[in-house]
This record gives sequence, C-alpha cells and structure tokens, in this order.
Amino acid sequence: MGLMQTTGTRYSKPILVAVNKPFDDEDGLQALRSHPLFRNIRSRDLEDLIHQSRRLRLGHHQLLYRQDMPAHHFFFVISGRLRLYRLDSSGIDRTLDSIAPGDCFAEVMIYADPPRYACYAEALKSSEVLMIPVKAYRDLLDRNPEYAQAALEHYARRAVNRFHDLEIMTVQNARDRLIRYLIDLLPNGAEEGGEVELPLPKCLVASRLAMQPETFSRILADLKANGLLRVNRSKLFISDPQRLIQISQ
Amino acid sequence: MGLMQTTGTRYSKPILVAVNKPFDDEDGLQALRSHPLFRNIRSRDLEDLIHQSRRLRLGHHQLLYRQDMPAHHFFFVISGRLRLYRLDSSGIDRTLDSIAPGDCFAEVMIYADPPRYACYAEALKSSEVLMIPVKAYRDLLDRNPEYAQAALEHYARRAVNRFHDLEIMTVQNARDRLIRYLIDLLPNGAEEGGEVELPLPKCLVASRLAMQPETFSRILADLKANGLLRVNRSKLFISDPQRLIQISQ
DNA sequence: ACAAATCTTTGAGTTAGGTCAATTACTCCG
DNA sequence: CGGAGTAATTGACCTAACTCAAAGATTTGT
Repeated sequence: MGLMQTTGTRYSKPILVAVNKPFDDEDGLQALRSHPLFRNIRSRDLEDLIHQSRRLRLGHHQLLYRQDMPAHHFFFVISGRLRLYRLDSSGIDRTLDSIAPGDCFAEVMIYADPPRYACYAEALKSSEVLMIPVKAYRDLLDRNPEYAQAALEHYARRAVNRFHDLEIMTVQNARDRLIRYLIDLLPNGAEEGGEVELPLPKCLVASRLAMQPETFSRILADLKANGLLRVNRSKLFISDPQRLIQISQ
Repeated sequence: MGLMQTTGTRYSKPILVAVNKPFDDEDGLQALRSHPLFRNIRSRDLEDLIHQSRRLRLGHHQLLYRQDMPAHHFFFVISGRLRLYRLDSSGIDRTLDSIAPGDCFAEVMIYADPPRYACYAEALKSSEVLMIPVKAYRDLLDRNPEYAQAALEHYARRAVNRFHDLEIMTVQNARDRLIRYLIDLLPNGAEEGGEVELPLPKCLVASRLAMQPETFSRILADLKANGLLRVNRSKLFISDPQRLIQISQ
C-alpha cells in the first residue's frame, strides 16, 4: 500500500513509498504494553487493538504523513527514529520534535474533528512503527470509559511538555537556548552530569532551536574550548551541568 | 484566605493577597456551561462542582500561583485577563500565554503526580476566576467516566495549540515571528483582514515572542510605515494578511 | 570498499536585533 | 484633574548571529 510519494534527497524532501504488513508477532509488543497509554488496557482488548493495526517499515528519510492530511491513524515507534516538522509557505523546514522507540505520536489528533495531522512526520533512519487506527482506539475508549484516564494523563503530560518546549524557545539568545536544551536531555536534568545523545542530526537540532547550523557548531566549539563539554559525534559529555547553567546568564 | 504574598510593582513582581468568596450566584456561569470541558456535564453534577469551587477576585498584577507550587486547583476565567509566565534562575520573566474570560487554565496538571503548577499565573488587570478543586473534578470523572471524553478532547486541543505555538517560535527572525503571531490572532486567520487586539501589553507580547520591546516597537513602526498595518493603542488593523505573509519570506 | 551525497566545521564579512539612554505617552490613583 | 509610575517609542551604538563560501568529516548506497 502506498501511503505517500515524493521525490528529492534531503531533509524535507521525502522519497519513498511505505509498505506495511500485518503486525502479527510479538516484536516490539513489550514496549507497547508498558507505554502509559496502553499499560492499563486489558490484554484481550490490547491484542484486539494490535490486530487492527499494521506494522510499517520506513526507510531513511521516508515520509510517514503530511501536514493537513486526514489523520486515520496514530503511531507507536517500535524501532528507529522519526522527526516531526512543518513546512512554511517559503518551503523552509522547521523541526519540532523527534520520536524515539517506545514513544507514541500523532495521538493528539484522536478526537479532533476533522482529524488532521498538524505536521509532517518522517523517518530519520530506517524505522518500524505500529500504525493504530484512530477509529479502533476511539471505539475501545467508548466501550471502556475506564481506559480514558490513562489517555487523559498522557495528553496532559504531552501538553505540559509542549509548554516546556515553548518556554525554552522564549530564551532570547542561541547559546542559552542550546544549553537549556542539552540540560533537558540529561537523564537527571541539572542534578548531575552525564552523556547525552543528540536525538537529531546537528543541523536539525539547530533548526529545532531556531538557529543556523553554523551557529550551533560554533556554540558547541566554544563550550568545548571552555571545558564545559566534550563532543564525540552526536554524543556530548556534560560533566557539570551547574556550570553550564551559571554561564547561561 | 491568603494564597500568595510578595512585594514589588512591575511585571513579575506580584503584590497582593487573594481573597475568595463562595461562588454562589449565576454570574459567569453561562460561559462556564458552554466551555468544552464542562458543556457535557449534567446540570446537577456541574452545580455540585461549582459549589465546591470558590470565586476569587484578583487585583491588577496580583499573583494567583507560583511555578512548582502544589496544584490543588485549576481555574476558569470569569472576567479580566491573566498571563502565564516563568521565571528563570537569573530572574528574567518570560511570558508564555495569556488567558481570556471563558478560558480554563492550569488544568493540564490534573492527573500529574505530584500535581504542580508549571509556571506563574498573575492577573493583568482586575479579574475574577473560578477556583475548581482538582480533587472534586477528578472524583467527578471517576464517578462518571463518560465525562472523560470531553476532557480528552480539551487536552488534545491544548497540546496541539502548544505545538503550534512552538512552531512559531522556531521562526528565526523577529519580524516574521511577529507577523505569524498577529495572523493567528485574526478571527479568520490569513483568510481575511480585520482588527486584532493584543492580548498582552506590548512589552509582554515582545517577551512572548522572544524579542526586546524596542524591537517589537520598531517592527510595528516599520509595518505601519509600509501600509501593512494600522495601529491604535493595543488594537491593530490588518487589511491584507496575505501581503503580510508575502513579505515574511 | 569506494564513490556520492550530505552533514559539519571554519573563516570572513554583513546585518538584524540587542543594549543603553533619553523622551514621550499612557494609566492608574488619589 | 494632576502627579507618579509604567509602558512605548526613538536614536545611537554594538555585538550576536546570519550569510556566503569552501574545506573536511561522516554516512549511505552500490
């Protein structure tokens, strides 16, 4: 089944056609069962939902859906990584989020009327997603209102996270935005140092943080030169987050 | 009952102490009944919820709650206007949202554990809010799972709106961010022109859009000089939104 | 393993927007 | 109505970040 087709070779220019197949084995199911949105659903109901879903393999840079397309499905990432982005009228591609295995996305549209995707979604590398029919999930909730609470919690958390993302973007200078972004990536926040893996290629982190790739690169070089950071490909080591916070003022 | 107390005279420096009184008349109730979060709730249940709530009068610049405070209530705006903001470690105040009469806010925390406010909330002018106990609302949902769907819709919409706000902030230049912000304020978006009232004083719109008040003022002056905008206090008249969009590229 | 493509870094020059300062215009009070 | 306190505007200056360009590194596909 072809879901989407376009030409091109770079970010924002998706390539291929999706091919799905039944999701009838257990791969990736464990992660799904432990997701906040599903962990309270009885096995029988969950299996039923899964059987109405399809597993989709996505190639590198492959588009999953387009902004404004009717949203008949939402997704759970089994493996790989995706990004959400929007295209403005001048064709500039602005990255808004990245999605890791174990995450759900596009689920915010479930009750919208008409349900439409709010952005583009594409695979950053070859990935596998579970494609859950919105209707099947809605029916499940209608038949079992007690499941709605988990969904409510999930949506509320999502809204708070978006609010937090928005806050970072009101920081006026590029270096401080980047520092805040990095600290949020640390497993324990500013509490303690650690290694951080950028969830996106550097040029897309730059886009996410409303700066040019050159600016991103220079800021990172500067932090490195000042001993605040060690960089290894897309892995950054932050030994003292507090020092980072101090200089960001 | 004192809810909060601080000293100072400007934005981010709240002043007074809240005094509440029972919400036992019908003022503002119509708007509440038609809010998406409440309109499906049976009269009896809604009245019960309202009787467990308190009406709160807030003075100009009065603080309603603080970031990180335990969130025992969420709020519905009866009259006036509020803003949500965060304070960073260096004391800089960053405005994230404004709330108009008929809106609900802080409701995103309902199922958080522990529930805490994600930001500060203060009145921009003298205002009246309904202060709804989180526990009462949760109990209502627990007893009547069929009410959860409206809540789900509301939260989903909220998450999508925050996502959209985030998108605007990834626009890299100040003028285009402002243009996008103004077009979103238009009743019919870019479809047709109209008058727009800024929901915040100009210096706070600037803060919301990650720019200095001086920059905001200069951009507005420039748009005005180019005949793209007419300015009257906090009211802006945009005759041709399409032209605005064209120049923002 | 190689070639092609894309991503990243660095340099040099330019500009948008921040900073500081001073004036003017509002708004809220008494 | 008048005065105090903010908010908004404008000018001059400066710096952070953008643009353009080119070299280097990494990744992907054959």
